[in-house]
Amino acid sequence: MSDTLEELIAARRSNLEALQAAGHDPLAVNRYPVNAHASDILATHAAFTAEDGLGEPVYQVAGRLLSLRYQGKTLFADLHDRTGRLQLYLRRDELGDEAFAACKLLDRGDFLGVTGRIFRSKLGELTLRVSAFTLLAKALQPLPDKWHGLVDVEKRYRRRYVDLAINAEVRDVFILRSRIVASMRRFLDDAAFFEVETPTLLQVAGGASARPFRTHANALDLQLDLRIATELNLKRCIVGGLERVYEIGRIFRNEGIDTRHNPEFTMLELYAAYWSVYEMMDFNEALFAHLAQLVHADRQIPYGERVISFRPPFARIGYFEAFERYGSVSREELLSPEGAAGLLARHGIAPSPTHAHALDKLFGEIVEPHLIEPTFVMDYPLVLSPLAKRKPNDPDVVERYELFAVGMELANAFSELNDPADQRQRFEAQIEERAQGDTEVPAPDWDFVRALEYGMPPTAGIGVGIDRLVMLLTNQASIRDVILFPLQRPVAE
RNA sequence: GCGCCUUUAGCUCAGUCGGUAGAGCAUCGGACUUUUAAUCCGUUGGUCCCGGGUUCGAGUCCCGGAGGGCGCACCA
Repeated sequence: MSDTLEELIAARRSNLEALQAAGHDPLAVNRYPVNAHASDILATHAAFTAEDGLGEPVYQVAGRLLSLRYQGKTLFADLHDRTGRLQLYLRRDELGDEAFAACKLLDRGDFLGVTGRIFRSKLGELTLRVSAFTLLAKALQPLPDKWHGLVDVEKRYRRRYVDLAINAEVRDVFILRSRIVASMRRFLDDAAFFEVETPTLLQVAGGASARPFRTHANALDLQLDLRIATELNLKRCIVGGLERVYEIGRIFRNEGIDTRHNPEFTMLELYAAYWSVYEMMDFNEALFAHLAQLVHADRQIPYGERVISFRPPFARIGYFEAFERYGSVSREELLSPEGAAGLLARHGIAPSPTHAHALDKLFGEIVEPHLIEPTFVMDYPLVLSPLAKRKPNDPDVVERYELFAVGMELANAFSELNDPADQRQRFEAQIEERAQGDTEVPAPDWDFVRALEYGMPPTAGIGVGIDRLVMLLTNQASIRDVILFPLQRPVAE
């Protein structure tokens, strides 16, 4: 911390003390009777002209001062609340000498409550003519450059409060995220789904392959994992007869961090009894179209250099059909481990340890780059889908799809395996894999097998990475730009 | 984990060939009763990310380390 910053803070602190001495002590203020917000005021008076003089009613607005333009015996300022910006105009002859002297002790960043009426300034801007003001909080720390704002990405993440306070686009992204998730909940509730909450702390983190975070419960002297999926508990709810359930919850995976991965992220998981994956696909399409409409009425979503159309119907293509179309690769080649390995070599990709891994690599290389518009890729190979049901007439293929857009996987859904014997065998196979040293394979959850033995109806399930969906809908390149407080390494102060 | 880039005033950024630190904004003082990146005059402000090395001399060159960004690998 440099001397100069301390000087800046000291100057603001001395302004605060002078304001307190003049009867403007923000610490003595417990409430402010806000009766309007900036954008609403501007909208209400859009047709207001200079000839209209001073408008009605008397407004009381509160927010943060982000610009102060003193001009002798007057002051223009910008007050920002959660809806936007409102210009203020303060005059000495109106406020009186004492109050006007006090407002000269205001600093950029201070929170202010103001009383006043609207007028149109000489330059045509709707402006609040302030008759009284109340200091609600003092900003002791100086705010970043008013023109360039806070640009340093590291500081934006570490001090997100500053980022939010002065970068309107950033605040808009998080407001939009909130509206998207709220709209998603309404959509699901309207479709007769129950929102449920399942444990975050588990003895066995299952339902996916990922390294969990470990923690400990003192009261039970018990080692616990943070969940890596909500899948198994949600299916227990289906066994219990809730029929349609979802959870929008935080998931924790102790893995890498990059522009598309954060150690904690939010996932929607949703299960519907009596649906197959094909009903789920229609529902998925309707949900995403609905959310896109919230962002852009025409469902045309700009992302980077492109514009993505979320108008239904979305493109649908078979898994093998996609390989055939984009790489002239045959189903037979893909389904044989040797054929897949040969394809890897032809594309200059390092050999894969397993057939499934090879197929994943090949898909990323050959097909994914072509999936720009929202596209359902259907009918996955069984080897890629250990928890999905087979197609009745095609034992190598399962009832599963993934939804892609701009090369990102947005959703993964399948008809759920509900055969307890099959589930038990797959857990036993996982025990083998663990014994061979694959630490990402979860320990078996035998109670889940018991739950299936009580009977689970045919059910479709889907997982949607909320952060990535929000990235796409809000046109953000990094997952950290849709997570308020992304994990950062500590830095010495 | 690997590679590339990056770190200079509160903020945004310059800094040439290695010669001892600069601008704009902000701060502080002054002028200004319709400004809006207000303007004008003046003023203050530095652990050049950290630690070594080379050199008469390092923000600059070399080595090591830290934070951050991007890409690859892994994953959703």
